[in-house]
Amino acid sequence: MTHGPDIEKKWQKRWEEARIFKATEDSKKKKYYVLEMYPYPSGEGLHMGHSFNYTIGDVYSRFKRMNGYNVLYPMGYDSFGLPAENAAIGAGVHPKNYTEKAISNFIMQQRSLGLSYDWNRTVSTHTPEYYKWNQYFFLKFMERGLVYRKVATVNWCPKCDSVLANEQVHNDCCWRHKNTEVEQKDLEQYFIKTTTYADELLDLISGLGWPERIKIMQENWIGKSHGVTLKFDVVDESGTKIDEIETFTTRVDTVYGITYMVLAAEHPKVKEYVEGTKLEKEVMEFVNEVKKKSTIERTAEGKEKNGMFLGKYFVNPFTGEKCPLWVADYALYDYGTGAVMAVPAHDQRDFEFARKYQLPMRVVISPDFELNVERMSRAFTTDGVMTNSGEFDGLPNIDAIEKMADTAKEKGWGKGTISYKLKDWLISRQRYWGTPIPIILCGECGAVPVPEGDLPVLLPDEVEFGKGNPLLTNDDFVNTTCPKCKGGAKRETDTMDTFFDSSWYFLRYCDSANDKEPFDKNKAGYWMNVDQYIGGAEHATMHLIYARFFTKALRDMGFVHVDEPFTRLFNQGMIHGNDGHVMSKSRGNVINPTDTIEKYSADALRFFLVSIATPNKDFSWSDGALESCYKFTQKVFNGVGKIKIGKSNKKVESRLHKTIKEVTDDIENFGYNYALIKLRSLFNSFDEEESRETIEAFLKMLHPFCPHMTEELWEKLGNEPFLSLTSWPTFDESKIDTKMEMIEEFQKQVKNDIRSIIDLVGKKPGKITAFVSPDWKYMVYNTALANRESPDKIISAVMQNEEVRKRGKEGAKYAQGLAKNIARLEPVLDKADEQSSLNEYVGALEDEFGCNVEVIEAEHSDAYKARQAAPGKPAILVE
RNA sequence: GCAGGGGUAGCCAAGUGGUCAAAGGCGCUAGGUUCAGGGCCUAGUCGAUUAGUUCGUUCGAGGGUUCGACUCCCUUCCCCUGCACCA
Repeated sequence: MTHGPDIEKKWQKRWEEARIFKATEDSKKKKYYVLEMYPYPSGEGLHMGHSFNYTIGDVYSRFKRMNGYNVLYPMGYDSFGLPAENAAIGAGVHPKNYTEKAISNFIMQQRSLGLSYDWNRTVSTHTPEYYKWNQYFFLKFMERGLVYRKVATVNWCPKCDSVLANEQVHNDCCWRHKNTEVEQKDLEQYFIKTTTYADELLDLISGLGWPERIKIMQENWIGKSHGVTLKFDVVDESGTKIDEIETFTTRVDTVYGITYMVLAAEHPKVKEYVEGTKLEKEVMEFVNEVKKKSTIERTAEGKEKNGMFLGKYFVNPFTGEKCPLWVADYALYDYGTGAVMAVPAHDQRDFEFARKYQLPMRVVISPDFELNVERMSRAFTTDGVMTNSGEFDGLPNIDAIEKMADTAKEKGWGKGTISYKLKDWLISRQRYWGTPIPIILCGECGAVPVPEGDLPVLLPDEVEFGKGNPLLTNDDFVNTTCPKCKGGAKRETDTMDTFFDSSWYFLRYCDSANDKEPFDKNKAGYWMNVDQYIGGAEHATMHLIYARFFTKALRDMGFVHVDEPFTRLFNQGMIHGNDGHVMSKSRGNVINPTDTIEKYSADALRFFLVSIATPNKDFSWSDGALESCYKFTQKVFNGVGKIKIGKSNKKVESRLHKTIKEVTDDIENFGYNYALIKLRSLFNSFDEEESRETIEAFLKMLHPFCPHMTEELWEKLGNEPFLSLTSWPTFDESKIDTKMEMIEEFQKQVKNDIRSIIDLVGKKPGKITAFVSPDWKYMVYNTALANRESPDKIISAVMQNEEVRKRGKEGAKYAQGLAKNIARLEPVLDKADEQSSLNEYVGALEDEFGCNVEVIEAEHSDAYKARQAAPGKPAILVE
């Protein structure tokens, strides 16, 4: 009999019919929320990475459930997004059909993996029932002042007459029109003020039970830096003050080295300063040129830096010096103030720029060698001593930072500032397949929020694809009346970034059928936080930052009471193909999970996925290893029925309890591979007869990994379903018999020794004699063990003993040998145990080697061989 | 460039100061199996040596700390991932 998809389907059906994984709030039970990152349901179907992800989560959920937790383990679909829209353009399928077909395909495939989801809580973000609440939250954020509208640049393809996502831009050209250059176009768009929570987002990272590297990535992403904002007077050629400008710097210590300043191309002052001057045309051309370039092109490190003089100057308040003002492509408008005080001697970028345009340099921080401005080949960016810096000369620059910041404050030249790399979240997408932004654009009243009662703003089905933004092609959608003045108005046709959807889906799972509110606060109160979140590292920054932001914003609005959404995060590794490369369609090394399930079984696939390596590490697909997992599952499936139910011997019982103890820990810590090694070994140690308790405990432990076959076997043993609902076995420390294990190990060792001697001799044995070590050697051995820490004392300690002294050289020699290898000494059985376990084993040895076997105490033998006997290592004579 | 992770026997992969010549799997070798054809069981699988022993050499490379390192420190090479001119 083989275990395969038929049996698996049977159990999937029965689980479903009995609704055994339905989660219900129950204040009397401890809850546990296990969540996997929900998938984008692509037409390609489930890939191996998904299967891996869900297997990890399902094992954990089943484990927690069996351990008495009230487990919430839901699944849903991130079903808005670009691929569906591309399919509409390419294959002429409506995104809705494409998506819904893909979802049902996903569900089918996920069911075949045997995942224990509560399917009643499923969400699909493209349904009005879901996205209505996106719109609702958008309005709530607006009320709180967390939304603003601002002009921002987008990628624009003139042929498509449409906005492109970054990944649709290939070599600065449109992905569909390879010869059409992408333009940069300015549009009014919506931003969410994620930066409001920048500090909290940063501060709470330390308390998260997340992988260290993800935490570090988040810290870097938020990129908090302390610095000083300095104010400079802007002057014209003649030195007359015409304006003021601010810059942010983390290196005030270098202000005496400022020789010029650069503004970002987007900085509004650029235009202001050149307007009406002879530089205007040239500078504005340059600015437009810069803006036209894609962000990637502009920001790639190592790119040559370009800039132009603006015809204006500024005065350095520290030195009173007048320096030129430039515009440059390497200045970023959205970091700091969009203006950079340039210190070419001490900043690599400024250095390159200054060399190119022959701008002056001044060394103001000195290393312990002489720096020659003329000969410097790169900026000096490490620490040193202040020089050429007036009153600050001689200070270590580290100390000067604080002093100079204080001076700037006192004199009113600047103030301490904190700057972040984290930017506000641009959520507008000029796309069809997303949540319509609930705004009405009125000529009179401007951007007016749709009244809450009018939600949802439904995404219309009737649109045309391939002609710009599809939403613009539906007049009924676009034309509306202004909620304020009741005059004619147009709907916002931008839709939301799909990260908006995924920022709170875990809350919706808590109460997914609610049509009155996004979720019931009490239900969310019961289930939140997500105790264990599981997914790939690719979402380290975006998704996980947005979801954290959402949680904090919703907390402040009273929707939830938790600060953080995900208490613990587990990152699975990536699966590589047979060829060692990451499994991907373009590599052509993809293995399809559904095929594998059909050929082997879901249980075998699950077993394989989590047994090959620790699940947080990358691993390579291996047909051989999969085969071996399959064989083991079959062996269990067929083997359990053959075991006679009766009594387990003490040995197996001891192993069982030890295994329960260890496997419980292993699963808790995601050491699934260890757990499976131990379960394999436990099963292999089973005899022809075992107790019901032993077999059932084994099945229970295997169950999270191979849920179907264990259910089947459970039933075959005469139990009522469901194994899934039984409780996890507990271990009894008193039944773990380490001596028994030592005996087992000892017997095995003796057998091996006999075998290798026979091999060496190369003849059939006529008689085998085992000599048990004499008493005095045990004594010496234990003395040596007791003196592990000070091996040099062993000999003298041993020689105190009369018995040993009597042996003379032989005793000392033995002790010396032990002292030399002190590190390798292990505790051994005492003589009586050794002897009795050997006697017990004689029968088995005689069977194995087909000859008479005798056990003798070395003391009682004159055989030369007997002198070799040592504790744990009886001398063996083969005749 | 910065940040993080990694380099372990033929392969995949455990192992973070002694119990390690290094779990487990695959592959390979030998033996067994009324076993017909990528089945099952047992054993072996760094080298040398040997009646079960012992010795030598191994965990990218080179140094160091330590009585003792795959494990800690430094240098160096290679691979992967993320960020990418953040002032």
